[in-house]
Amino acid sequence: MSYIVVVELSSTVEEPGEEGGSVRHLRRDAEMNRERVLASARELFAQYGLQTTLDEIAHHAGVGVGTVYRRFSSKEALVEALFEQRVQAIVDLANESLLIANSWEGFVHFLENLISMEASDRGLRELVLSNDYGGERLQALKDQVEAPASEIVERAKRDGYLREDFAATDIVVITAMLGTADEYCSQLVPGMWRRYFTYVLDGLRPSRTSSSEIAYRSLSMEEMKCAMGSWRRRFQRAT
Amino acid sequence: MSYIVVVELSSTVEEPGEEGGSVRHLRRDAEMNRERVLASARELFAQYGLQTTLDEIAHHAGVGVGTVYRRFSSKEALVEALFEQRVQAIVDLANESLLIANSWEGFVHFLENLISMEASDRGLRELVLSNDYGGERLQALKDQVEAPASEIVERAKRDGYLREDFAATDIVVITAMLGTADEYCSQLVPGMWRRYFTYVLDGLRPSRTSSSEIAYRSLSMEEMKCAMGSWRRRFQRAT
DNA sequence: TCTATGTGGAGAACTTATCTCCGCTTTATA
DNA sequence: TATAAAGCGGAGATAAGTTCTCCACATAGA
Repeated sequence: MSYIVVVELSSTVEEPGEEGGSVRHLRRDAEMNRERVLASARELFAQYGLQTTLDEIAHHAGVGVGTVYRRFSSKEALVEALFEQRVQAIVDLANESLLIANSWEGFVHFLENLISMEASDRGLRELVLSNDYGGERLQALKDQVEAPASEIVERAKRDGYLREDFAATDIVVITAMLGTADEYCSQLVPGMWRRYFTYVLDGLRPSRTSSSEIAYRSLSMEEMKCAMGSWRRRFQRAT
Repeated sequence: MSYIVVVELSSTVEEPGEEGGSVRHLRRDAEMNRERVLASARELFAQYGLQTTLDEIAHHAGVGVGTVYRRFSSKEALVEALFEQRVQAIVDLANESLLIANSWEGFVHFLENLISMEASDRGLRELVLSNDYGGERLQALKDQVEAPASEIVERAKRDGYLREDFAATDIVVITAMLGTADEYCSQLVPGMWRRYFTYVLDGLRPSRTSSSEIAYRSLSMEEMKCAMGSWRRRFQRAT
């Protein structure tokens, strides 16, 4: 359901003037604040997306903005530090899916986990689907998904599990679509993307004799109106 | 493919002080400018969404901002004037779809045309999917879609054309999903939503023996990267 | 105790919206 | 053609929001 990535970022400071490799540990209270900032950023970026301000992140972490900027030279730097491991996890997922013997199961494994990651983390979704954020290092990582993803698709098509007209690039769009679906409903029913994932997946088979069992109930009209009310409304107050 | 709604908005000015019904025509040049503003707003809202500024609309229309504000008291008023007829068109579409004898064809007719409208008009999509814009009158109009839409779904389910687990509220989410898909690709290949609509629709049948023929080719990897590059990037310059 | 290290958060600097105001221009009419 | 009423453009007032800096004060740790 949810995924956990242990982020282990350097808590040491490079001494710029001295000869190579010399590092110095942060003071204990400083180190704790740094971790609080990272946890806060992780949580708020995941919930509200990358437009979350560093003021909000600082406040949510219980520290001042200055403390954030002392540890991360800019917002961009914080984003990069935070998401590198998450993007790497996507690369790993693609390669790992290729090892599953049954090609349909491999395809589903990849797609389901990819969407699960992106649905539970709005910041990650924005990072993956756009080129606005993320420097060269993240871009290079993103490019590493292409080859295994193509092979996952070709393999499943070759075996007759996946409809012939499907292309690897469709994965990106389907990911975006289900991200939207989840963003729309998740405040009321977390994980609603699985409902629509079932529909889409049933549409990707060459043929089928029945419907897959659907995950999650549908929203009522009242709930839907509530979802509309909060759709894309700017995030108000992080506790 | 594309749809046309003739917008016929009052080009007269109410004389506030005088006894009821007295109206006065705009000067010819003023009338022309007013229409230019409406056309410009229609075009830019459709292409870039409701966050388009009135400065941009004015510039694109070849008039000053002052001229826009002289005719429409606020941005909200312009949006309301512009979209009332479009929302009414959705209500009409729902009722008209119920008149189609075959309930599956009625369902597809409704969904396809609804998504077509919303895909070709980002502003309309934002208006329909959120409650941020649009006053009471538009809200009341939107509510009129609910009853016929529910009947469209129930009818198709009753006849065994549509899978049992589908609900009327799913229409809203599917609309949002395909809107996203189109937003993602439309700069490169307009109408790409039809490709993903085929996948989704094939997933909504209780069962099927083959795949529907797919509309539109997939994007190449290069095109997809280009799409990522422009995804959600702020609109730059309206010619 | 003492100092290098760290802190908070006001506010500088910048951006981006909406909407107003006023000197000048144009239309319509007598 | 002369005149007044209507209309025009767009600079800029106003407000909100965001990134990032700075410095008087606090604290860990030798």
